[in-house]
Amino acid sequence: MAAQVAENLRRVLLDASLALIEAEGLEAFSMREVARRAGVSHQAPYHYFEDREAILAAIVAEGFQELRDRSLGALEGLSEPAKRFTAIGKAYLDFALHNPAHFKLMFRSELVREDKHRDAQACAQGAYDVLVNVADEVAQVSGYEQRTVVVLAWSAVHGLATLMLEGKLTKAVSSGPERVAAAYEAVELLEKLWCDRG
Amino acid sequence: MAAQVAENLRRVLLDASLALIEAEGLEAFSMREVARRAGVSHQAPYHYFEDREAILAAIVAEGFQELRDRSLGALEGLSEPAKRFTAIGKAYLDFALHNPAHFKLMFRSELVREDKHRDAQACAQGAYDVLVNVADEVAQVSGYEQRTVVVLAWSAVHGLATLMLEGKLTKAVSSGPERVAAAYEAVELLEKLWCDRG
DNA sequence: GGGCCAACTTGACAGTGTCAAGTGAATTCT
DNA sequence: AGAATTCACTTGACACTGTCAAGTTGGCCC
Repeated sequence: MAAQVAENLRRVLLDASLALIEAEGLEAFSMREVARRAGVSHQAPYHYFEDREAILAAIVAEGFQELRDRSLGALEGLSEPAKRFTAIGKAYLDFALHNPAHFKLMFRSELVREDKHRDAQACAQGAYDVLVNVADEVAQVSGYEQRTVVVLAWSAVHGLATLMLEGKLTKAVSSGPERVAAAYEAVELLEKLWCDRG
Repeated sequence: MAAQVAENLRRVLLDASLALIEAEGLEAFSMREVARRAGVSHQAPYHYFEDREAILAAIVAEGFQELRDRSLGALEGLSEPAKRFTAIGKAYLDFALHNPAHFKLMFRSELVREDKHRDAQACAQGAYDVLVNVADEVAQVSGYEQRTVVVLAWSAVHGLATLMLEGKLTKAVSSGPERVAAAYEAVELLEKLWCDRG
């Protein structure tokens, strides 16, 4: 019972943190504000997380887990490498565009140093593995090196996501709700580029 | 004379800021630390910059200016669209890899809101224009839409830069000093992908 | 019933950004 | 020449932050 309550506050803190950064931005995140929102004293979070970085690391870990799950979900039932390639690309962009603050946090390595937070590192690796597998399939059919596909496909999709989230593409890509469609279009072009060579 | 001294402190503050974030990371930046390093009181910087965001905006503006200058410099003497394409790609990666903190700051739109800092916005636009021009040339020879080249080429190079800076590609791309060569290699592959279609 | 431990709370400290109010020298006005 | 103003700062305060240290309270075991 006590353990359940314990787990409860941990969960409440994580949920409050995510809600906070997604609503007010990452800069608005503070230990004390999270505690306030959870209705506990300013030191209560330290019972579950060693410090500020640790709670952020936990959020990052959950983010990569969810990204992995969604990627795997998007792959379900698809067997053709090209289709699978676009599927994870779209899943990646979907996640980024619908959880901007969470996504950004996952790539702020000064805030969460992965060598100090192995769980976050492991979750990131889990999501990475999905990409590597699909890139391998693509490499088979396209003749590109697997490493090349991983690096450049990830770079393109990640770059597109970040630039859109930072508002740097408002001139070239439609903003508003239809930006997801625009992003999808870009991924489909990447599929052509990488999957049917020659 | 007084005006010159005035300009001096402004310059000193900007230089101290840049040195600080490049040496200790963006998180280490604080108004008071900058003042300390410049040898002035903690409020002196407010004489030249309205607030924290304003000094960061000035740094961002200088960053985009330098990026534009380096891009134009890299283009000098090159006339073939494909060569020009790789040249600005390499210039972009060069800048990012050699000025990581500066580069990251330039794409942290929560820290520097461009609608509040038109000078930063204008400098960003200046760098963007260089890309747009080269993308236009590439579009002519490749048959892709100009908008497509802008978006996907920028995304790929920007994504590669950010992922490398965040240490997310250590498994797939060599780290250490030779990572610049690895990044160059990637850009050359992008040239093939975008410039000689079919 | 005493000790123990988990799950907190209360209090303090140095650091931060920034508002408000000086200060002293140079410049301008009369 | 002397007064007023302005410039380029300084000093002091405030609320906020992360985190160390020291309580407090309830339930459990022996």
